[in-house]
Amino acid sequence: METIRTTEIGQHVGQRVRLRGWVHNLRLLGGVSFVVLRDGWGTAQGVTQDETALAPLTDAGLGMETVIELAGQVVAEPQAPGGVELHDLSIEVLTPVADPPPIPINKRQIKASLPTLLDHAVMANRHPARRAVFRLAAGTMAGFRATLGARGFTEIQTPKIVASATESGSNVFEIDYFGRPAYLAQSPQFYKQIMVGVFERVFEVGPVFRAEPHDTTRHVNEYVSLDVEFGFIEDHFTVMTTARDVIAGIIATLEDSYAAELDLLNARLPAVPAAIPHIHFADAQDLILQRHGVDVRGEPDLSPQDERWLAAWAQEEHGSDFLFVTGYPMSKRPFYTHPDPTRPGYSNSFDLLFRGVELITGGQRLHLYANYLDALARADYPVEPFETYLEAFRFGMPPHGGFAIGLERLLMQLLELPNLRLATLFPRDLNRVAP
RNA sequence: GGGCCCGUGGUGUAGUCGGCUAACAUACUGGCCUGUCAAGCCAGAGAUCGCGGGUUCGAGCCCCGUCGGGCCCGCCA
Repeated sequence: METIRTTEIGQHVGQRVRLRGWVHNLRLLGGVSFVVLRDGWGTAQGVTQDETALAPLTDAGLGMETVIELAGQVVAEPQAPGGVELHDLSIEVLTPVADPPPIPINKRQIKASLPTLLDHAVMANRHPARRAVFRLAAGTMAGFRATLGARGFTEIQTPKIVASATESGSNVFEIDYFGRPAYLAQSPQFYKQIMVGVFERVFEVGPVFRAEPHDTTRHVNEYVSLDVEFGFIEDHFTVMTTARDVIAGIIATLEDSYAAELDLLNARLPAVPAAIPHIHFADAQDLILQRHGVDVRGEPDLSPQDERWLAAWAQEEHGSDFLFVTGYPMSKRPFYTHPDPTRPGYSNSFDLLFRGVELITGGQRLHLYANYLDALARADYPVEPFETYLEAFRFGMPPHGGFAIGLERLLMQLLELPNLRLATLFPRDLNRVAP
């Protein structure tokens, strides 16, 4: 007898097969009984009019989430969900479960507050709708890798334990590294730039750690960063073109291979324009004054409200869920940011807004050693902690740039979730380090 | 770090100008039920209303404190 997945059952009509999984639901109607089995991919239904077939469950007082092997004859039956079901059942209990789960996971929707859901994420993540979110996370990473791989990018893994709190200093987690201080990497930025000197084009999928005490629906303290960096660019617009293609590649991957999950979650996939509209930071501020009468000119950054306004404008003016904002002021960007050679004070950097939330930050980096020395001096940083980083520039780096996508941000916006934590398997935030 | 708000059975809620034996849904237990698919119907068990103190004849409800949590802003992906 062949052991199959629930999602394959339609291909086995007429055969006797075995499924393995969890008791997702049990409906005893008197003369007829249904057992819904959930495996790692989906659910399938077994039917019996012989109550002794369910005896291994019912006699032992077992309930939901009991792990079983369910064998039966695959029958096409219009009344069955999906049109196919198992008859002539035999059940073997692999792992008995008698206690009810802390939150029901066999209802269409989970009825639990966010804290309860996160407290029981171990169980909540078994729910088909929750699980679909994380299957889409896998699809996003797969699409990211496929798109970049096809363009000659090499995947790298850079260290997450680093020696110096380099980029901005305050927002890193310090750890005890055999008696010396070390830090959890807040970004693979320096290493991915260094690796441009090795592979020319690199990308990384990995965790980053931010010790910021922010407490919002769109921040956590550990998240997955989809990082890209590559050489021989013209300027940040070259980087933006690649960023656009990567987003389009991810969306296409989801559309092609994750239809069931998208459907289950009622996802509204965005159209990715051939060229995503872009607006300069200074023009964006003018636009906000013009459209909303709020003068944010002189502010060094856009507020969340500003970003929502700009997103609304991009939607009206260009019919786009995406908008690049370019040329952020140098003062708000890290020291390695390449300045705009034609516009002092502004940078060759960009953010990508997706449905009103920052999804990507990127830009052109400095590539000349001398410029790095100047930039560090201007930022009042000592050179010593940066010496390994600077070695790359002393010995020749091409004009280069890159960007980073927040994986959970992408999912949150894609699925229109009200909280980033709902796109995170086991979120780490200001007051949660478990489960 | 600043501001606003919320803690009631396992879970989600109602009850909050003080007067209940704390209500409803779901989950759970038992019974009925031959096509369920958020199964249905009947019955049952399950909460000293986050914790501590105070006001009062009387506190889930008012006051103070404390703990836990949520949202917005700052900051960022």
